[in-house]
Amino acid sequence: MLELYSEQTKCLVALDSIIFGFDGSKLKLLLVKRGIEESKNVWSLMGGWLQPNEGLDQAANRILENQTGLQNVYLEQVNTFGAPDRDPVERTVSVTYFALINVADYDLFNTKAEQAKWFDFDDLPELLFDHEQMVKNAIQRLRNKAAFHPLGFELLPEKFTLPQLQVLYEAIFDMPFDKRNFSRKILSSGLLTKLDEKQKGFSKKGAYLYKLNSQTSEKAASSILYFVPSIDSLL
Amino acid sequence: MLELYSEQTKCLVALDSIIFGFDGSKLKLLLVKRGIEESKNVWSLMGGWLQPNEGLDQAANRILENQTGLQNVYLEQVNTFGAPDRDPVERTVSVTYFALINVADYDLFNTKAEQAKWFDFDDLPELLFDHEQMVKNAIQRLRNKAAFHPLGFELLPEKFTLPQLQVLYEAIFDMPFDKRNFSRKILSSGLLTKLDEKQKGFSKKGAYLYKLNSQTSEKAASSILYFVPSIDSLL
DNA sequence: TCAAAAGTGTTTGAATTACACCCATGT
DNA sequence: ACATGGGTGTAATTCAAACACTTTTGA
Repeated sequence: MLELYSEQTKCLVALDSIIFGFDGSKLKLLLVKRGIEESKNVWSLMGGWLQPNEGLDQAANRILENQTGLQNVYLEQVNTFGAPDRDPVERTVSVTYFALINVADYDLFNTKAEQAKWFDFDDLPELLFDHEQMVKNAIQRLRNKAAFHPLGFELLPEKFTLPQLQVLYEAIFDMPFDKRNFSRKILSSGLLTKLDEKQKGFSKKGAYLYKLNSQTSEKAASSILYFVPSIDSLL
Repeated sequence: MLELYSEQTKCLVALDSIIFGFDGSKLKLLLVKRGIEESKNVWSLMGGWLQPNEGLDQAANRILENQTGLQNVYLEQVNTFGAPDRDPVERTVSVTYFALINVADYDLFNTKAEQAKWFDFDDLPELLFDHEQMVKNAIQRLRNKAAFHPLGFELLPEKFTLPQLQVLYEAIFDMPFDKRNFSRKILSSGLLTKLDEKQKGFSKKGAYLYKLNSQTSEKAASSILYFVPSIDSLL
């Protein structure tokens, strides 16, 4: 009955990250072309292998930092794929993470990834292996999380305007919101501080800038927002 | 940059299931003692190793069926643990699943597990490795899922009464509900059919039996309930 | 007849939605 | 002066929460 450790087969363990970004108007996904895929017209998620002395979260962070140079990125485990033939080269179990980064923070020319590109989330190319399913699971998780936690701020600069935030939420949930109701709901959470400063250059009037109340973004992600656009969007 | 497959270290991949049950009044958790732990006063989740030609869901199902004899159990992947030293014997990555079974369906004397026991969910013994954290994640997932999907029915017999269902939901969310509001909300979902039959033996008056509308339990789990007891309980 | 659980409606407050006009400013 | 986007309030509705009495029947 007891299956001994020594007799068990072992697998490669990969980590793949679904990296969401926001460019001010649309939700984006960062994809790369790696060694094998370079020639083909197939893109893949940013990923790498689990190393002997690191945990999963740690590995996902390392891979992201190695390939983008970014530290302290919001990363959350989504789920794990392990169909026997998902990777034709060798049996691989892949743990996925979703990441949120501010597109402006990440200079693509700095990347150490072979080839990296931001794609519009609603216009993605063909993806490697089961990466499309990984993306589907991740967007669903992002929506669920964003409905109850102030996650979206990870995708914006430190100071942002309410219209920017609204556009972001509209991109995440792929639905329009009423700006009066939106601002009331967001402001009533008490999470934001209005600054004495207006955004310049975009609109003539200029919109007030806000910042997250003095809490690290990590804490923010575990505090409560409760912005539920509609139950259906959470599936 | 490209890390070749052949150079990568491999890990054992385990599957561990957090098996919830319901005995009519309390939420239960099924735990086992396996080889190594038998002597010690430590219990563990039901688990096993991933085999070469099976996927993760498939493996979790196989292990559950092997050890309990139950088929078609509701199983859902929760998340994956991989701290380097989580298993002192050998590096192991463990994918967790939560399972819902009707306690009455599972005869403990039939078990092929070395030693298996239902524990009250709110009075668990010391658990192996990181299994306590696995359980915490699973109960949170169960609550989230049960708030939006008619999951709880998996834990009840085919025919059940509203009071039974309410006790179950109270056990899952660990909070009391008002029976008038509860029955209105549940019935307004349209998921239940009232039968012309009353439960006998428990109460003097007898409560009407209900069943899930003709849909397999799998389909039921993906339909929508929207029973949100309170946002806080979803964290 | 009494005890124990089942069943059932109404009222109140809170939250969500829908909706339209004026403001500030750069050109 | 005008066009563009920013900002704000109210009324109507829906939903959730609180709350108590009557019914049935086995003992």
